[in-house]
Amino acid sequence: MSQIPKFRPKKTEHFSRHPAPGHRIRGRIWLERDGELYMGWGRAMLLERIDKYGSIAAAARSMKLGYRNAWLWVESANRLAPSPLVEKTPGGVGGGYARLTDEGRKVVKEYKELRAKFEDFIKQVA
Amino acid sequence: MSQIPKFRPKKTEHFSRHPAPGHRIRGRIWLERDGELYMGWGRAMLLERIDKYGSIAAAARSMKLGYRNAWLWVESANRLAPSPLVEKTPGGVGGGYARLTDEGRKVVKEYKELRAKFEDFIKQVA
DNA sequence: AAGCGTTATATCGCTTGTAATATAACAGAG
DNA sequence: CTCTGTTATATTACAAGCGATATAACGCTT
Repeated sequence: MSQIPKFRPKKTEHFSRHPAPGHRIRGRIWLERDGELYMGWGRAMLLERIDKYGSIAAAARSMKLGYRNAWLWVESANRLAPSPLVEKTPGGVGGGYARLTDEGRKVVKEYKELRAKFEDFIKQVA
Repeated sequence: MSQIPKFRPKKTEHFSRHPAPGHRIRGRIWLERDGELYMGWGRAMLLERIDKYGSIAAAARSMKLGYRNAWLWVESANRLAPSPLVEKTPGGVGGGYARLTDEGRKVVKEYKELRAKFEDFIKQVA
């Protein structure tokens, strides 16, 4: 029936101590405040892009996220944070803008470092 | 008004630790096969209880899980596994029974070990 | 054959999250 | 005062997941 050869993960030549487990370890990690989601992968991405593009709308478009959700995420993160992560200004030149604050940059950096450690952990236990 | 206790959305289990700055690190970890959930916290619990009680129905009741979901989880895990994790038998004495196989025990053990390592990781990084 | 409590299966409805849509508010520039 | 594109907000609709419910199939015991 099938002419397409099935994909076969390359095995280490000399020692494959265990028979292939056949499953993959996956996980998520995030920060909470007051029991609510504070910073995760999506929010970190969004904040980075707000920093890059200077607006919530442009950032949302660039990652194919609806503006509504983007705005809600920013609201939520700002509300939970000790000081706002994003400063928003409606109206004016270009219709308005949004800026990532120093606190915002700090939290994003912290999350990305945590995430990197987590990825290392996954690789290590795999 | 109603004496019926208000419905409480099931809290996704996870664990956390207190870092310095007022936020918690939280995370989840699970196993996938063919891109589908294979073994996570809920399924591991369920399989342990199937082992303990000898039936899917009793196991589900003991953890306040609907029988429907319990049965679906077992089906899914069995389908993904190289060999069944749970053997089910309808009818007969007591209406029927279910048994955790050696493969099932092995996967549950593996997941719980992974989970323990993950908990250590969270503690260490917090 | 009847009874039992399980496994097995279908269906309905609620809740939740989110996508989609629409509209108002805004303030600076021309 | 209008134009612009953003921020801000409400509303509707749809899809996934799960609870609740109902019923059939099963096979051993009596």
